[in-house]
Amino acid sequence: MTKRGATLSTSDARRDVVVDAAIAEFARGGYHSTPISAVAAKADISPAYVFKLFPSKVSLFVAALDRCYELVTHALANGAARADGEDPGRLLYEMGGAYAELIADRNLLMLQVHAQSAADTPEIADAVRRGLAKVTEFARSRSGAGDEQVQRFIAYGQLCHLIATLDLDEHAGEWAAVLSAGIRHPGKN
Amino acid sequence: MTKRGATLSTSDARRDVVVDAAIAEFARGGYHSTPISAVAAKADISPAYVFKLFPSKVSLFVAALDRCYELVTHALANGAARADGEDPGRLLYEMGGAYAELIADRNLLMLQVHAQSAADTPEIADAVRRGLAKVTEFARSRSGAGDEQVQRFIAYGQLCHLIATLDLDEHAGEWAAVLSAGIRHPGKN
DNA sequence: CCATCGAGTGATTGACCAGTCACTCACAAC
DNA sequence: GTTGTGAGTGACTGGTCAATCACTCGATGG
Repeated sequence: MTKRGATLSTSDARRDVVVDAAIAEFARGGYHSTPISAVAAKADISPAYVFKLFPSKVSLFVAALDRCYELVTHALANGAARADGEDPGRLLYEMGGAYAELIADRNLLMLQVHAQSAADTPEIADAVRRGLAKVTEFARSRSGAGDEQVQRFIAYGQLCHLIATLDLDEHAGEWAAVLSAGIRHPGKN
Repeated sequence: MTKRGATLSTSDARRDVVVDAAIAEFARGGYHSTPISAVAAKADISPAYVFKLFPSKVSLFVAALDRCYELVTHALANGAARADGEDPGRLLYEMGGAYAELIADRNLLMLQVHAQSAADTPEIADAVRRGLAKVTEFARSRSGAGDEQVQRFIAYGQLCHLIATLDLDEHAGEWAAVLSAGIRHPGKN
């Protein structure tokens, strides 16, 4: 579809579509093993045009990451709204729940995992730090929790990533139950 | 060195050298962006011979991972020995310290991060699960700690990986201090 | 009706890389 | 000394991929 000269569109609208496609594709294969052509196919666009919308592969990846952290922050805000005015622990708990719901489809989660692994590319490391700063600072200021509670919040988020990456709630035995206990895990898909 | 027909060696000894080189190189670039030729160069060997020692790239990566988790388990055992007979919390604390020392050179840490990101390759996912099971079960049985304590132990290990990957103890500001607080971070290098 | 401009593509280039194969060379044992 | 074996390599192949460039097509405005 969208063969020879179909649906004209503005390049800004296209850029959004491409970013969505990039999130999905990069989440599947990671930065290095996802070709631009895969993203282009998902966005129903030629590979060449992706390079007209974004100057390079890495800048597209960064755009996807930025969007990812933006969505995460929004989710945290929504979660916090569910326990507005209550104590910090309760607020963080709701934020965690909202995060778990958001990453239920695993795309945003896997993108973060892959980004961490690709952090030897400076632009990517910067983007991850920027996003993590945003999330951490929001969690702290919005919940009013102390440093230790916030640290714990992020640490269990990382554990959650590990569990999901390895499908620990399916494949596994005793030890996996220990790690997954009480974590609101994203149901498959 | 080891140019034309020098130091003959047994293939088993060579395999060990190659695994060490693989740990270092895969830790730098990750699975997908590290060519076999880089590992071969580090081991002073031709790329072709690497494929005689290991049937494929992925099997070499798995061998490196297996060795990594073996070293981690050993470190935990040594740490536990330093607080032999004391309470579980204390034992876990010492094990954490020993782990922090082990990964001070970052190679073993980054290898785990990259492995998690490459877990869509089944052989790699299996190896990571195997290693994590070993570590988790050892930590639990050796320390005698409860499930929650063990879970927390692993979660903070993951946080430690994140901090080290992003160099959070250097680049950063307020929020980074929150995340790094109290973590025995690997000094650069 | 013509000119312009932006959306979008096909074809290509240059580099890199996993894996293969036929080969050489050192050493041992007879 | 010659023959067999295992260590180790050079050269190649088939494939992939980021990035570039010259191009086409459709809409819009005068």
